[in-house]
Amino acid sequence: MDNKTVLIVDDEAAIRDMLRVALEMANFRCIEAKNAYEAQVSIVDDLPDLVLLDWMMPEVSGIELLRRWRRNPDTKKIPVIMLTAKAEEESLVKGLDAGADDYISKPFSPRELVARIKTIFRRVASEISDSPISIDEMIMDPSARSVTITGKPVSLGPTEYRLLEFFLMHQNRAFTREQLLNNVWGNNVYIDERTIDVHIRRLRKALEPFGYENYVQTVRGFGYRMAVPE
Amino acid sequence: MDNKTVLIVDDEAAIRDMLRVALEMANFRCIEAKNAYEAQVSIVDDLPDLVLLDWMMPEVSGIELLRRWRRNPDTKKIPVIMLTAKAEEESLVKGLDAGADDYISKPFSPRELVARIKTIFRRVASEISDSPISIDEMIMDPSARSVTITGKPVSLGPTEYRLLEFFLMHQNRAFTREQLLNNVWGNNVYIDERTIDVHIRRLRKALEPFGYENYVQTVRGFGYRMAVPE
DNA sequence: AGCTAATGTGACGTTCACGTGACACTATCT
DNA sequence: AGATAGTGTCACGTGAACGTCACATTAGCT
Repeated sequence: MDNKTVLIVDDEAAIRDMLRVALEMANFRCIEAKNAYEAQVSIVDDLPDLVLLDWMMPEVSGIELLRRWRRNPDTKKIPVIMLTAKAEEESLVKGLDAGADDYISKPFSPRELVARIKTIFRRVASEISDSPISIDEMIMDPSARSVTITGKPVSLGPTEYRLLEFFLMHQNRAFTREQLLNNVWGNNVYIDERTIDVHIRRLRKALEPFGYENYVQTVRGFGYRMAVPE
Repeated sequence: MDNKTVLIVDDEAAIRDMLRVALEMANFRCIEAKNAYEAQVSIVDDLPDLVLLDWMMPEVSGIELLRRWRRNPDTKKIPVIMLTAKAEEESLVKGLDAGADDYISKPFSPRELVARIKTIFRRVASEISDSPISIDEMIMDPSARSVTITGKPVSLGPTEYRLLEFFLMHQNRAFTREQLLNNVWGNNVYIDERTIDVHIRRLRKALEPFGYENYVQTVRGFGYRMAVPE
């Protein structure tokens, strides 16, 4: 990955080292910060392209840092991946709501880490450039507002289109119904969350004839996710 | 210079102001963008006739933007003039390689700037605007302001003609009514967006007798698109 | 296996976006 | 000046899209 800088924020040197090795293998440039203060300095001075942020830190917690960054226009758009221990799963929700783009739980697989980082970079790039997004044989071309599979057009209503667009921009990440409501419908919406199920159904139905059957997955007790192979 | 729109991309407000003054003196219409994001939005929404692009910008650099534009058919042909500081002369080569049409170094002479812009417009005008566009059996000859299908002339009002011309220049791209208003009618227009529907209707009606029935497509909840087979 | 909560699914009434023709007003031409 | 073509707005009709509900099905538990 050319020219991308990743800021690693974690108080344990061992973890930082592991992350740095994995990232440098994948050709990312790394900066490290061992506490909130260093992180704050680095994010304004170095403007990294992405931040790996440990959740549990002494003094100032990760979520506090994250909130602060999201409030500042200069750092608002920098993607943040949270590092959490298995046991902290409940704080995940808070983290995602605070604006984290993804999370990795420790212990992590280096390969997975790099894959997720790349996904996020792809997403960020495509948010700006509205270049076509493709998975397998499906191509979504935002500028044409069209979706095709093996060249054949997929018929989607406006809502299904936006839903699919959102899923494609955040592949392999699960969303609660509330999050979907906020991001696909718009923030001031008063509809029944179960309505989402129906639109999920309609989206699945539209993709089904093309053999895209297990892409929109339900995450029981949580929400939905768009899974894409490897 | 009548009707030409110039997009100014620079993060410094002072520079933008100077450029705007110079350009408006010469009767260009100006749009401004203070970062890569705004520039990207503007170039797809407003489709300016020319871009003045600052080289040194935080986040996404000018060269990155330029490369992206050159890859997209819709923006590929929009001429770009780079703004560079004296000290950055070496990056000139890269910029010209990436597809910049010209460059101006800061501090610039307003007179020189306008002169170069006019030169580029003259060149582009002779290169592009007169060459006939054809899809299937339809031929639009801009220099003659005529459209024929299998040799037979198509009767179009001025507005329908401009609408068709715009669609032909951006095939397979969907536009909102607002975008059509900005690009076909002109930017300072106060008419009802639904009026566009009527003109779409008139355009369709004019093409229909020739068997061109599904070319002007409606994109529900969004706008319209001119689709051309493969 | 049986139970329960969560999700899948088809149907239905309503709303809303778009298509379409008519009409009045304006600009342009003879 | 009168005629004609072009344009913007409106009113009405139609079909698509949406949200909700009722009921079927499934997953995950004990």
